[in-house]
Amino acid sequence: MSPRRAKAVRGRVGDDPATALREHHIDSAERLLAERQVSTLTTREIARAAGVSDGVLYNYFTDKHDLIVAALLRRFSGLVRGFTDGLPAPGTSTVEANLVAFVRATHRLFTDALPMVGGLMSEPALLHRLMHAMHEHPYGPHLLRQPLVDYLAAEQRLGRLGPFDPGTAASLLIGPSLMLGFAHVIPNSPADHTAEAIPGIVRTLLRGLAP
Amino acid sequence: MSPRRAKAVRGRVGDDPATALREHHIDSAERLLAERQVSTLTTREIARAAGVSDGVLYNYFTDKHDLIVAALLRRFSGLVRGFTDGLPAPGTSTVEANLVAFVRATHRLFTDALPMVGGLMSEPALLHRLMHAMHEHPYGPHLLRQPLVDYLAAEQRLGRLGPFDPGTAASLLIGPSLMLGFAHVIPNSPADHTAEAIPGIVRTLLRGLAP
Amino acid sequence: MSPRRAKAVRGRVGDDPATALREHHIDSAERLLAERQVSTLTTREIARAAGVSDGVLYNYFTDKHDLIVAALLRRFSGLVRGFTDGLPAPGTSTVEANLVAFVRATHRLFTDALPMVGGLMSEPALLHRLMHAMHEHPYGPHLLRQPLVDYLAAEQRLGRLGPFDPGTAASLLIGPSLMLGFAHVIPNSPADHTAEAIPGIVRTLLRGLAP
Amino acid sequence: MSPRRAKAVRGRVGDDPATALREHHIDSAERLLAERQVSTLTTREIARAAGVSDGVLYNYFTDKHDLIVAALLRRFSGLVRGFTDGLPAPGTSTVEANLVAFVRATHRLFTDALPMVGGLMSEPALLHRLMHAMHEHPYGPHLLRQPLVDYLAAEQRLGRLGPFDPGTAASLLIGPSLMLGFAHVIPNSPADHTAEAIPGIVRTLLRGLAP
DNA sequence: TATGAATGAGTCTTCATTCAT
DNA sequence: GATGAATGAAGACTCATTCAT
Repeated sequence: MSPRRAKAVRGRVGDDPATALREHHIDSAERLLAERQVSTLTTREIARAAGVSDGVLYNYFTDKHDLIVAALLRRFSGLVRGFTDGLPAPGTSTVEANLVAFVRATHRLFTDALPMVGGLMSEPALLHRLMHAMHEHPYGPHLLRQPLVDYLAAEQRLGRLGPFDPGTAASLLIGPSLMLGFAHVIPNSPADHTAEAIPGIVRTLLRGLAP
Repeated sequence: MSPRRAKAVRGRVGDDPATALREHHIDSAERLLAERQVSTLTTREIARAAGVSDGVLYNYFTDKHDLIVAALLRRFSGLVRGFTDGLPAPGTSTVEANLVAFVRATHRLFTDALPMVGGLMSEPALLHRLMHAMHEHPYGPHLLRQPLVDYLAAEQRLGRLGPFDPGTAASLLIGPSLMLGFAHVIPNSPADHTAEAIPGIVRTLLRGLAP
Repeated sequence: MSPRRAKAVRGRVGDDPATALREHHIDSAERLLAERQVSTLTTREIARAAGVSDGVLYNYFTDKHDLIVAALLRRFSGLVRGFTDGLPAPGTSTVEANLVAFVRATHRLFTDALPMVGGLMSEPALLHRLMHAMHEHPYGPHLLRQPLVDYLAAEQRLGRLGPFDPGTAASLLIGPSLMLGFAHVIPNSPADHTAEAIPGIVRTLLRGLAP
Repeated sequence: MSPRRAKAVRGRVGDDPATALREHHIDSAERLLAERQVSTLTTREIARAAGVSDGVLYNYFTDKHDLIVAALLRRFSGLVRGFTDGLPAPGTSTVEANLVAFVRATHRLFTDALPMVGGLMSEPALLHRLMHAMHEHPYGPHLLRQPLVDYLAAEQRLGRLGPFDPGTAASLLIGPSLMLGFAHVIPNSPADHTAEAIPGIVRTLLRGLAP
């Protein structure tokens, strides 16, 4: 007689039940994270959202932070996947249009991720554990930067861009995205523009500031 | 006739004691804010840091947020003053060196301010009161952006820069500063460079990416 | 499968545990209310009386007032039931004896309820919530007055009482009960008589003061 | 060089300063009591209202309750004086009109005093000390009852009232006043009438309920 | 004597975590 | 394994009272 399966995942098949419940918990927490600040989530809410009772959490995670870190990693991974998917390929369309697409995608990513990251800053212990976990996973922030660097280098090889350092140019494209993303989180932030400013930013960068 | 002097400000002169105590509290809180996240500060810690007992805070501030807002304003004011002081004037030196100076100053400001601002994201009520207070003080975020916009426009008039939109160019200079500033708060952030990258960024922006 | 039984209600049967716990809390609070002023009860005392630790209250009630209101309602309901049960019927015995019974019952009710009601005066917020809750329950104060008014009208129809206004006469019978009840709460109150004065009061009212 | 007089009573003459300040404190507290619940007064508020600083209270009163008791006594005394002043004399006007005047005065007194008394119920310690103090002063509640008893007896001697017991009749007149007074404090109280009911009450009592 | 800053016990409330069933 | 009741350590805030000046 195997022990009764957790109510919330009864019916799933193919996984061993322990793993299934762990995943189910992470799913629920991730869903909550999409709309709520990390620091406002209580273990009780997470349990309710997962459809299980208060204590189960501690059967699959050492503590609350353990679960939150897992959920954050999953959410980051989802956001990065969404980011990577629509990126343009070198040689297609025009460079300007492609860079606008890159910056838009970056901006969208930041807009989605900043609330989470912001919430993390007030929880140093959690942040530390998250960073530790990130090192053991392929979720580094280079996932965000590398595609742009690669794209820029490819276009250079195609002769569609000049001989600058791709990493430096990436900073010039990512930085404003971050700044614009901030405007969604901090009212009155230094960015008085919104995403509409992106095409102008790209064009200005392409031409340069020199006379 | 006088009550006993506040232990913590004994020795101060020139202020009336009530003001001195208020200031002393703000000082202590500001000092804590330089190294700690807003949301991790407890009234007890603030009291300990000020060298007084738990309840005193409420003799000078209506509540915890009132004190925190005062401390944040003071800290912002100090940071902005430090930022504004060293900015170069149009027509002096070279444009490139001046822009590097601008970006460095911005980067320093972000590095110092981000920990504070980050913590605020998880405290909407506090953030709201801070913004309200900022409107009554001359601490808007344009203090950061406007000097750069003005500088760029002035150099354009001097013929030392091309005919771009100054606001857009400001975003291209401030954005990377913000991104680099993030690297100090979030380890493994998308900025794998540090402040050393600034000269390259400025040079690349001046020349543009186009072939 | 079940969680551990609540220590305080172990042995009870028939209820689901959550309800049992809620009831147990209300019971304890009601018991405290019989001997203590509302406003002198602390959450800690209530918890101690219920045999649980400080925070449990908030698992079953949204806040302290929520529990107090529930306890007050239960106590009122008990008192009113005790009041209504022994009231005499029109046409039985003598009118004088019946009115004495009415006044005695009213006096007893006031004696029991006044300590509670008195304490409520200093807690407007609690009082407001109580009144709100009372509207959803059948515990209005007319429960006290209406039976007397009905009785008087019935005796008038039977010709055993004269042609006065029943509501006015009810005031003349309830008022002294209230006053006597006060004597139990406020020592040295304007009532230097006790319940023994009731028969005289009724007789005097029946005959009237006129020569 | 005599010590400097308290700011708030400087200019008063004729009293020794200590007594003057004590009286001044009591005055201020009494004024606050006219509009506020006892339990909501803080020593700080009382000091502010008296125009002196927080600590002085303890130079003239052993503690907060000592001051409050003094203020309550003074307020009671004022209310009773106002009550006694306008009472009608036996033999004047009609008995009915005079009794209505008595009941109105009583009702007014209760309406003014009940908020205070209500507030006291939640402070048993204070109430106890007040009662103790009342015994040493001529402020007993008989001040309220005795004039009515005397009036009734005098009218009996004049043949304008029948041969009832004056004390009992007093209860029948005071009781409804108290009940009506309650209606001002407890919403939905058993009194659905207001002061307008008084003439009817007096008339009904004069005639009696018997057929 | 007057001042008012300082004290600290006490209040309500929240919530991660444990553990008997 | 699952349950959810119990725990108790915080946290923000209040306020009567003390006491150095």
